[in-house]
Amino acid sequence: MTYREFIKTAKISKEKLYREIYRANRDKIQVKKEATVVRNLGRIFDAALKISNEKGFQAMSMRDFSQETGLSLGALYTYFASKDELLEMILRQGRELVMRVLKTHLAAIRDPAARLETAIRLHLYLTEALQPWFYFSFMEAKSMNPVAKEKTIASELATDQLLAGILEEGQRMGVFKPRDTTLAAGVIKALLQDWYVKRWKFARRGIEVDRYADFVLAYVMSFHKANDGEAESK
Amino acid sequence: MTYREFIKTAKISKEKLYREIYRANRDKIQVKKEATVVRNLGRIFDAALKISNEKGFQAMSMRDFSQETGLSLGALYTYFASKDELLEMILRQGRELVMRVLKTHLAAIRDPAARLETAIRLHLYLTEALQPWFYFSFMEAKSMNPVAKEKTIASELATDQLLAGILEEGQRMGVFKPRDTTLAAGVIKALLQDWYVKRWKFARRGIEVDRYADFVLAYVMSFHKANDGEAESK
DNA sequence: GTCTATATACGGATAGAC
DNA sequence: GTCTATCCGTATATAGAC
Repeated sequence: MTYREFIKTAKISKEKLYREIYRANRDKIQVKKEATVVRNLGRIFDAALKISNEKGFQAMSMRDFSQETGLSLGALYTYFASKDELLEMILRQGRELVMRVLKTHLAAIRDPAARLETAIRLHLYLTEALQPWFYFSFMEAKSMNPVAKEKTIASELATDQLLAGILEEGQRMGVFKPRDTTLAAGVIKALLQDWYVKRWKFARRGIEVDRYADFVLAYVMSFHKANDGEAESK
Repeated sequence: MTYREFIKTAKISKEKLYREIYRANRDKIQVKKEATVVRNLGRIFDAALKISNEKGFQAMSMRDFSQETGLSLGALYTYFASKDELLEMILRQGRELVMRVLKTHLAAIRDPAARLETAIRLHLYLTEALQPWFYFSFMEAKSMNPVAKEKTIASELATDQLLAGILEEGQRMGVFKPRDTTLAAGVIKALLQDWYVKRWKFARRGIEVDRYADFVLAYVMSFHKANDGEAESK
């Protein structure tokens, strides 16, 4: 799988996404014309992620936000009841999309090495496609209310456990060497996170997501794969 | 080297540190009795890092801050002219300490494998000792003014280059396998950062810094070391 | 649906008493 | 040196016109 192929198959259509959000939040959104909601939700999410990723969600004033979206303060408050509710809408939207894509793509694969490769590529491609959201979720975790924070932490630990599970299975089957799976899963997670947290660094150096994915895979496999081919860890 | 040994030799004494800060900022600090300044700077730095690491520097109100330090608003403003100046004092203090320790310890070592090991251990031990500062510097980068941000980015890139330099030297000497040094340095950096960014995760799992250091070293060496001992990558 | 105008609270920072 | 009281700007959120 390459990034291009991923994008084609995953079909992360923004419009479909906003339509779903609208339907899930009919009660909270006062505006009733679906076409209007979909258009404005797009502006709202884009602006919130843009400004927040520059200076932080809570440093983003509603006046900044109003200007960036092109909507007045009054109009904005017909889409959410408070800044905190906006935060939760953004977080939930991303979380659910990520869960869905990960589950769909991993379900069919049984071979541990292939599962590990798919999990790593998938995560990198997903964060590439949704970089602003992942960065946002990562950076804003500490200013979240307890419930939102809990969910973000749970999602972090779930990724670790998914990876650790694949490693354990591989060790049982003898395709991976015996290694501490908890620490090893943490290492992989750190490398995956680096891709969206340090995007500016990779961009500056002209490194594309496929090249990074190949490198991380070689690195990880050289540590785990039972010796049937040093040649592969290029 | 272990963490205990590092702590003994590095002698990062808080009191000495605050005394230095006072001397470097005589012009900005209105209070003149050195003993008073040293005591209060201690409270100020501890409180600022504590609150900021819980909810962010700019979410920390001066009233929160006053309560945590036990000093009144008026008193606080005799130690710095503005919240932004406080931010810069904190950043500078840490930066200079880190630079000094890194240079001192690495200067004498020539062998690339030993240099790599020392750089990795040193960085981990340093971030362990100064975890609140590193976390602060990492998380607040985006809300810094342009000058402070520039310095933080430069320091990030300097670490990458230090590591890349060691890897290149090792490859020239034939002790490391040929690998992309820029990407590999980035990987190591990501693993070092994970230690202080995700402290809560490691603490929850009862993983100590020495164990993490051993693991990272094994991981990194298994990728780089020319084949004279698969046995070492335990 | 969207706007402008405004209520109300809280932010950083300073003046001046002790 | 440190305090309390206060200035003044800006924050979120809402009311009510169009």
